[in-house]
Amino acid sequence: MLQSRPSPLSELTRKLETHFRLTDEERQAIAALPHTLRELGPDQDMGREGDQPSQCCLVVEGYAHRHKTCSTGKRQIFSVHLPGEIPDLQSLHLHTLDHTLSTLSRAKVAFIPHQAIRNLCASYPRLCHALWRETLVDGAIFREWMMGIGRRGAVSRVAHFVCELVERMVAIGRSDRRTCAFPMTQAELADALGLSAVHINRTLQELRRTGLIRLSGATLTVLDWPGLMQAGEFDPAYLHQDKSSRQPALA
Amino acid sequence: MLQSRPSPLSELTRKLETHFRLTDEERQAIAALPHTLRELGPDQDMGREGDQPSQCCLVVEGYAHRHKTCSTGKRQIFSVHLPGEIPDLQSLHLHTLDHTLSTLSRAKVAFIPHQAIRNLCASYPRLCHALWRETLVDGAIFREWMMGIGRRGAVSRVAHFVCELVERMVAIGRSDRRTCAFPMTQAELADALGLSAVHINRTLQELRRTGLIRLSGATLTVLDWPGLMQAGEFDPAYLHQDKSSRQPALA
DNA sequence: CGGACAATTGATCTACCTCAAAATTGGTGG
DNA sequence: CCACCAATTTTGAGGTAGATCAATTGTCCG
Repeated sequence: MLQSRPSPLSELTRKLETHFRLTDEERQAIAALPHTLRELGPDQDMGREGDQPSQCCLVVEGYAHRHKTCSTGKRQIFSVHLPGEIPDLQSLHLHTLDHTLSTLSRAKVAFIPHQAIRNLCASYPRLCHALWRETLVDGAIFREWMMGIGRRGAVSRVAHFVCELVERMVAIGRSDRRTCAFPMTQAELADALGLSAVHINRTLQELRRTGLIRLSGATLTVLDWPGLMQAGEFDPAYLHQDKSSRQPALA
Repeated sequence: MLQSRPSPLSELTRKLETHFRLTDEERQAIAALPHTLRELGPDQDMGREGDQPSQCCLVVEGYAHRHKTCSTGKRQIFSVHLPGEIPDLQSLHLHTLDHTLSTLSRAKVAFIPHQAIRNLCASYPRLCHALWRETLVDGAIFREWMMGIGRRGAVSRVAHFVCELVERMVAIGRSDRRTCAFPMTQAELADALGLSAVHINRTLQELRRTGLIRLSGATLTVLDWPGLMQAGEFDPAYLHQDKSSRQPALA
């Protein structure tokens, strides 16, 4: 789509920069991280449950997701990851993967050795804390999903998910809160929200019927942001995007 | 119950020590952390959604939980915390609380200033990583709960919860995997597992009827550990207790 | 232009919810 | 030690959101 970005790692720089301004030295240290860039097709595994990886994956372009299938064959998707995120940063300290990490769509991914990240942390405490922080936001999103799956009805759950996706896309400059790429199928959405694919389909129809969104192919259009936020009981506080970078919602 | 432990902070030492052996210096640094000890009654808030705390809470004795109530009045409990844990460690980097932290039972809690922990991290990188790691295990538990709430039936969900509780109690030396304190009411269990209190009650009866557990008052007895694990599809890998400290299950 | 995958529809079923009342428990003060 | 209160647990009887199964239609891509 776009190849205007100088280095794959600049996605990471940009991400960390949303919380505080990096020094030139820090920026250079990130740019100097050794890495291997790979292009992956849709639904390719980057790490499987039980693996003991020695590197982390930075999503550079496209989307990733983490998930697990239980013995009854049902699958739960735990998270969706956008460019600039490192979905398996936890593997730096938890040596065995307790779930699987895969692409969602086609994606460009940079593999960075654990040791390089450890060195970075040792030399640049602020970067260490910034990475730690990223994993904490991850946790906050888990909690919010738990709330949705456990306590919200289907319409609210889907609306909330859409709000979160849009908000996060806006934060990385890939949405204007009006249109945004929608990287998953209805079956995947079902696995993320703890619903059946059939019910997701009917719920999406409901959201369209009430004029909140449009969804054609892989493109989502938000027709009524305030209405969507309300339907999803969405309060972006849990995303902890508390710096400049973000433009407030029009609502 | 027992006051044999020298300092409230020794609970933290012991917790961190389950992953690697601390040096004397590290142990002393932890013991020297400034803190305020407080005794709290059941269901007391230690931090509320929207707060910007300047200290962390170490659970010394008793139990805590994190939760949030959505606009429809339904409540979701995100986690339960045992002695030695710091439920709001994330507040070190996420400055606004996105949920509420409360006691479950009566509890003894040590409040430790953020700054003291930051200093500790700066001086002792290994401790910094150990704390980071704790927050990552937290995240792993969130994922597992998500899986339960989203994809498992009621019996499996409750059984899984019980397995996790027992396993974590064993890890801190408060259960022999046969008997253990059960710190929550059925209504709280319901809020943790995304079910109604009535359904929790019937599900517990089912677990008793099938001879897996006994539950009288606040004491849980596991009658059939392998059976319980199977009912809950429980695999403790996600708890990442990968050091000596633990005795393997008899099963 | 065909083939595979994704979305949609219809019909039936069930796991779990809600409401409401009764029974039990545990803690407290007399 | 007992009686009492409040909080839990338990029971019963419907009701419903969402699951499941099985086609059918639509869409994208090679």
